[in-house]
Amino acid sequence: MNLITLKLLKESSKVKKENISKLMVSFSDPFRLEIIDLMMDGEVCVCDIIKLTNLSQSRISYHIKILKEAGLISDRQEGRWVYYSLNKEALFLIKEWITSLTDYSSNRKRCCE
Amino acid sequence: MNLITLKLLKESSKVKKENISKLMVSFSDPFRLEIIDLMMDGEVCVCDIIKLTNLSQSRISYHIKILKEAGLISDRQEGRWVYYSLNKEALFLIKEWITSLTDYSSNRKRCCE
DNA sequence: TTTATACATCAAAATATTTTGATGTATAAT
DNA sequence: ATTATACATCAAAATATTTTGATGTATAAA
Repeated sequence: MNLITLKLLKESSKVKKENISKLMVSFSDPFRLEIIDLMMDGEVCVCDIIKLTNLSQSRISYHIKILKEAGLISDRQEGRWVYYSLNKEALFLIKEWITSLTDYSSNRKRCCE
Repeated sequence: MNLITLKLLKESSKVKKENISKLMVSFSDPFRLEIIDLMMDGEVCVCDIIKLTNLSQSRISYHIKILKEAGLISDRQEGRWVYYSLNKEALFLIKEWITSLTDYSSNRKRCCE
């Protein structure tokens, strides 16, 4: 991996920095992690989440909103129900970012004095 | 992938949930992302971060502490300086978790009524 | 042995996020 | 038409995080 490629890689990852930041914020709450966990089994409605977590409806709606605005979940309305599911695109974006951290970070030692 | 394996996988990831949550919190601040970004080039001391970001020393120390307590960075003291670097183990842990989300999450449709 | 440097820690203030309970909107059942 | 259900939104309160400026500790230079 040469310096130019590395530079380009870092620039392109800079473009996504806001996205990454929002996605990370959306992952940073334990209740949101719970909700994400539930979505691993497929679509869920708010009513499912209420039953499975005992959180209040407005509390769930609030967290859903954070997840949605981060682009982490998608919604689909059908009648009175809204079904939410994980957005794999977003997951791949994060995975890519983490991968760039593991793959392109240097082990160079620093020495002041 | 059978149900038992899937169950085991979910349980084991449950064990790590606190870790994951802390790591995600540590990623959820834009200044910490900046600091992480700097560490991609190798070890840095707090004095480096001060020069490169214009954040105050105590502010940096605070964020460093969060990153350290999440297990995301390691430190090495040498004389008056403390050198910080990314902890790749932790990065792999997150990558693994994200991978489990992308790989083992279902696309099943939900239908109330 | 005084002084400077690098960094940590602390308490108070500033700011941001989360929770709650009430109200609003849409859909659909009666 | 009226009522019930599913969910969103809002403003206030509760809570958590972040920032600031001061002080503390260790190392090392003068």
